[in-house]
Amino acid sequence: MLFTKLLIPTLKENPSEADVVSHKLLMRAGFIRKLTSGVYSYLPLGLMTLRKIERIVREEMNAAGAQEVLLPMVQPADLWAESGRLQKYGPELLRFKDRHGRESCLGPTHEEVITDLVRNNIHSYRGLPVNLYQIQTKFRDEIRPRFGLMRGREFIMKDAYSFDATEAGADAAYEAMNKAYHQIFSRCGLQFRAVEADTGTIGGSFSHEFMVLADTGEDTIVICRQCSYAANLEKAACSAAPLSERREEKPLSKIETPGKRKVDAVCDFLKIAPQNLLKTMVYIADGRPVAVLLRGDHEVQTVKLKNMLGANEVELASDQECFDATGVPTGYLGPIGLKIPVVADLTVTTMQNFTTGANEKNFHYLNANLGRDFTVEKTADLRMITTTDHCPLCGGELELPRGIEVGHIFKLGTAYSEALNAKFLDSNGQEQPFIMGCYGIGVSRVMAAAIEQNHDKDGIVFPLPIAPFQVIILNLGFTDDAITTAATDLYQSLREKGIDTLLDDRDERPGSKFKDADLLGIPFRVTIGKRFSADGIVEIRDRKHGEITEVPFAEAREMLTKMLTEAII
RNA sequence: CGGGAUGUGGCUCAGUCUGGUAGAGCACUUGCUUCGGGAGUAAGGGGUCGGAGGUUCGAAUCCUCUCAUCCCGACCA
Repeated sequence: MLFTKLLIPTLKENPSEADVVSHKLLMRAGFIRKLTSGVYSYLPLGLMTLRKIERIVREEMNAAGAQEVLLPMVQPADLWAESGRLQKYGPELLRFKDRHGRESCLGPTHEEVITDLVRNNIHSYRGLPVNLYQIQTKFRDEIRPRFGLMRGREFIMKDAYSFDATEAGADAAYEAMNKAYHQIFSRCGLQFRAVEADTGTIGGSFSHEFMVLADTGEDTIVICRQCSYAANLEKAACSAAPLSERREEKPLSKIETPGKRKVDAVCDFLKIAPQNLLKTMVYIADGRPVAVLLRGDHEVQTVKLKNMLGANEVELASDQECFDATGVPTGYLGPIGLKIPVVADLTVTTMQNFTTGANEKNFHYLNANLGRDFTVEKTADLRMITTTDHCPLCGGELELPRGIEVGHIFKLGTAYSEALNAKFLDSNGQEQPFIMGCYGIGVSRVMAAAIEQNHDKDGIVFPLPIAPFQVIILNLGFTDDAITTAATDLYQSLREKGIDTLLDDRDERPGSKFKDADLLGIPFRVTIGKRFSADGIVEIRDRKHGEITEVPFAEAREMLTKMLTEAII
């Protein structure tokens, strides 16, 4: 394509609204423009990269035996009521009424629609297994969209759904997707890890997230330095170091701790380590208060708590809610004599003679002990893992790098098929619910994640497979017909070879062309200018390494073809 | 939803505290010079300062309300 024929509105300065590097560069390089919060237009270059990612996704999905469909974005609320998610999904589901007053919503995901489609059209095990996917715009009314394409409200997603007759078949479908995802993200040129994940609102029994490693990622993941263990924070299992020896339980005593509310303040005041303090956090779980006990230096992992309680919504109580529930000001709460349900993190069972709030303003207890002084309803792993923890598989050291979630695969089981009464007849003529799996890729997010991972001070450094163009030719001799002719000839011959080439034919000074070429991140840049006039030489520069290869004009095409082939392998 | 910040030509910002009728740089148009890492020069076009109301002789500037955007938190297939 010709630069002058494309809408590529590059910016010299970072837009004030952008904070993360992918957002800044996508705006500056003219890939996207914002319409409103969390909603973006894709300009020609942005769309080209998107299409390249989609193409890789399609090829791998098709190779894995999935079939492409396209499902509606506007969905009847009734269908969501059937699965129970009309209530459960919350305000993220954008709801509206049509002119007849029918309740509708914009699809944030498509389990309901696909299950409805399959239940109406597949009635026998003979029609199984089947895996259907689509690439489509999704809408989720996020509480807080941010970081450009990283967390938009409207975004492009590939979602696939598998339907199987047997558990073994469902496992195979999951494994096929797991493989396809590894292929897809590798082909996109990304550094990523698949991590064990919590199943969240979608429900189901087993899941992995595909995380692109980048410091600016919104999520923290847990990776073992020794073995292959990888999980996200919600899932990462914390073990409680067993008691080395049981010490003698000392008598409980109460001590005045005037104005000492925070863990640090109490510890300083009493000259104890936070490991010897038990802290009590009050949460509101589906409207009811619950006290959560933790060691002083630990933090609650809300998702673990939610799962333990089997609650839909769990939120830290405000100071007021806390006082209303317990009659004690926050800072002096403790389990002894507390009137609300109490649950504890596993580590608490290994603590002895610890300090804790006395449920009385300005007082704490010393030498409290679980069992003797109070009991709890349940104990479970409820805390956030840290780098001082050890790998639950091999005991090795852990790392907690940041990541961007670009894909997620779930084994759903029969949660949706049962809710929506989607059944088939098995070979014995028995009715069975479909066993399902669902598999998502944030296509537009992949573009942002790729940039987070591949950029430098001059701009984007695209991995070749997803760059909008493979080669950019700079015509630096705008007034020189020989140069212009050479640039145009090379451009034509590369295009004939099927190489995606952009010819910078603008009447701009060289400096601007160099800057823009760097900003756009096109992997190979061919400069035709002075050196061509003097010696018939053109320069090929590798965007990533900055290496310059000088070749005679006549050999440029062959050299580029060779470099592109090598770069792909 | 809680906390913080910002809205002034297309973009980045100054001017607001201390009211006096709108500026700079970039971008854009035209001419001349220039042409290998975001040129120089001259002449131009474009904004009633997010919106509404109020105070005042006079409001970008002060007051009230409102809308939008961004950041932190909670949240998140």
